[in-house]
Amino acid sequence: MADNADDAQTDDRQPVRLGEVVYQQTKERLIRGAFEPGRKLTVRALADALGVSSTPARDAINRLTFEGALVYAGPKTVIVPFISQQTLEEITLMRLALEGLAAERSVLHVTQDDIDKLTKMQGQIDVALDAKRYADALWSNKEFHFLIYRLSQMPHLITTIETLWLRIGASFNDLYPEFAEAKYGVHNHMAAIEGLLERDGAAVRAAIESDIRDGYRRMKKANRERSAENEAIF
Amino acid sequence: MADNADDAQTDDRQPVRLGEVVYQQTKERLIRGAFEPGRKLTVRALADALGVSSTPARDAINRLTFEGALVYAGPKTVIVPFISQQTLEEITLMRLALEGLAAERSVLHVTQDDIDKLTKMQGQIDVALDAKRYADALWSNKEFHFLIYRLSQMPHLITTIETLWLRIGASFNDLYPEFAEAKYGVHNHMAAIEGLLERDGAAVRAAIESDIRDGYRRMKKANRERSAENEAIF
DNA sequence: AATGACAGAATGTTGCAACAAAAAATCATA
DNA sequence: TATGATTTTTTGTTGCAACATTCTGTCATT
Repeated sequence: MADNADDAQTDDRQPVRLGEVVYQQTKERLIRGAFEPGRKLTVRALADALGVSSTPARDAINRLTFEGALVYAGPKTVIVPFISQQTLEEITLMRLALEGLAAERSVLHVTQDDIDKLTKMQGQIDVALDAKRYADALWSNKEFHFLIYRLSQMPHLITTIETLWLRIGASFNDLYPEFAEAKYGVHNHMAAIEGLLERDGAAVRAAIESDIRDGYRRMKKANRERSAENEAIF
Repeated sequence: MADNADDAQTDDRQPVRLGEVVYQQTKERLIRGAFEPGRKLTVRALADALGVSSTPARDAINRLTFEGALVYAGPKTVIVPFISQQTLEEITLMRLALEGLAAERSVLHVTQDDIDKLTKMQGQIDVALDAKRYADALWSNKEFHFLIYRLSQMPHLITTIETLWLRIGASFNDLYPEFAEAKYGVHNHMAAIEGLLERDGAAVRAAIESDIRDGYRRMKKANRERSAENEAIF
């Protein structure tokens, strides 16, 4: 992704490229869990659905495949990936390294205004959880994390983290009722905010790492149960 | 990138896609420093150069742009990026986190055969350095690093690291005479091999981190001198 | 010499048809 | 019913032309 906004050489003006629109929309639906794992995507279907020709649709699918958000199940078949236990563990280790780095660096540029925004965002998470609007809670949870990561002012890091979320996003959302219950993550988020208040990078990193580990345990558990179901069927 | 080779759901058979060929060839030339920073790449020129139509050439340029190996300098202009001091620092921090992780995990699957290969590879680096074949030395250096990283058996991690190398690769090679001198990295590499022998993940990580930091210092220095030259001219 | 306007050339994107290959559906056979 | 072969449909890729936009070189003006 062209994310060198810090370099004078880059120029992010975009006239509106159709392929970009298709990509963004499909990516959004993927993150929100609109496509279940195993779902097959074809360029003509995507093109018809969004009223464009095959070229932009093909561009979008190709890009999502490069990024690992979609996966080849055959020479002419791309599907939303199932996340294996091994892949989940790998992505989690990468998240710990990268999101930990972003968290630690976030204290270098944080302002009171940012902390207010985070506090407000956490309030939205709480409200969504109480109302059992789990999809909203998950979305706000993502916003909360990336609000912190963006404070690091490291654009390459942030886009890399985004692709990691994208790779597990579909499976994550596919199982979200299991995650959002029991005020998942609230304690870690409060600890992160406190760390930011005190400009304590190590504390923010620890809070984010703890949050990632908690999520990993829940997802691992849900994934196992899901696998067990499938084994029972087949 | 489709790198879930561990998952049964994926299928990496490729009939031979022209766009993939153009991508691989251009990527290789980029890493080897065939295109200096600032060099402009166009769809038609690339298509003509490789004797294909515009579609595969466009696919390749788009993909390299998504990955950050090329960069938009205007709505219709993609160039090989100049690496700013800020970007170099950011990529280095990411490399420390990710390559450190791969290095630490490499001890989990390393065999004596792997260590023999690494020792041999280091011999090739030494020979190339003595003969002042700096481009070869740099290439073998890359092979050495990724031999270790692949031992981690974490495909997502490896492709992400490759993307980072690709982002700074062109600038790195543009300056390589400054790097290869003085047996750069030899000591760190020997330390890494020793760590692998003893299955000491922390030691391998430390050696790799040290290697990355050394390279960072040299590149930072060269980059500054290069910038000073440019300032003197303009 | 520096700057701005302008015209011609070049560029990326999009849509689309053709093609070979793969996937899905159908049918035959056991 | 299950299995394998065969036909039919669907699919991704490629090449290419058209179009609007952007870039580049030139020239006039100061």
